[in-house]
Amino acid sequence: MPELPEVETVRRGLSPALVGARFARVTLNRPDLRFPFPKNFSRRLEGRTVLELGRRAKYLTAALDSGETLIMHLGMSGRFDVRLPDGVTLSPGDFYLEGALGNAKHDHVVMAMGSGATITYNDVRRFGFMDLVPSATLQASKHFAAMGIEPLSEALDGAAIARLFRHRITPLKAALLDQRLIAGLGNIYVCEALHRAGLHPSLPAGALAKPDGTPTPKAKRLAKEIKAVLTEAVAAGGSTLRDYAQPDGARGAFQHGFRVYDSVGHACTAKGCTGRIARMVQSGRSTFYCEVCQVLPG
DNA sequence: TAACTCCTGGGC
DNA sequence: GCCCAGGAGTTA
Repeated sequence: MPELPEVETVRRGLSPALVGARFARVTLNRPDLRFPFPKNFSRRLEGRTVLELGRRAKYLTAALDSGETLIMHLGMSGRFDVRLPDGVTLSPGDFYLEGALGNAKHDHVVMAMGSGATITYNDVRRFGFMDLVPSATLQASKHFAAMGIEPLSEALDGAAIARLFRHRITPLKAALLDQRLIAGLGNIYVCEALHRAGLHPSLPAGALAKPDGTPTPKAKRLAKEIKAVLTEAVAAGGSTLRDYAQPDGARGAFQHGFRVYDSVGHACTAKGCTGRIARMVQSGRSTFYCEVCQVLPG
């Protein structure tokens, strides 16, 4: 699950090969990923030039000169490889290498660009998907219409958290994972942000709003820590998990910045805290937190 | 809110 | 063989 920082890293890595380039030949090695490819997918791409490569939450958007936008979601294990004409292979934002890196079995889409570069989409678990929608109505498309605010934008602050979470009794962690409220966070960065903010993952989300709807100090703190952890992770090129030591310099480094994720038993790094990192399960997913400095009030 | 679903593979 | 995995939709 590439989260926002990983997708942003992929966007930056893919841009040089994609923006301004023309799709010469698009080959699909199977009829679907998570969903079937759009009708006439290859034909609608071939001959088209990419005007710009953007990102919304965990989605990549490639605006084409045909008036359509190619939407790409990496799911849990999607990745791109770029092979340049001189034979050099790059892995823009290589965040999830598994054992299958370079295993052509999972090369599902091969895009030969007019420049001579080849962009390959590889996705072991096939939870990713691609779609083509009219650029003019991109924001109204089914993927984006109900999507929440962008966490690195000015839209996210304590007041926004109070407004979005008010009256909600759902656990804070679940609220932060709800892409209809804030879009782009996933399991790792939610755990990290909650730890940094000193908030228990099970705290009812509505506790961050005062009765009059204004933000509590903790709401402001949480907004600040979400931005901080995402900004640091983007700067580090995202996180690379299950790294099988490939000869490739394009991997992220923020996994070294984790304070709680996948760190059960480690000493808490919060200032003055003597706790250890624990794991609990919330709606079927692992939550990592410090039992000492992330306490439930009362 | 929780369980279950899609899918493959690593680790124990 | 079982549990786990950075996502997210659907269903009870």
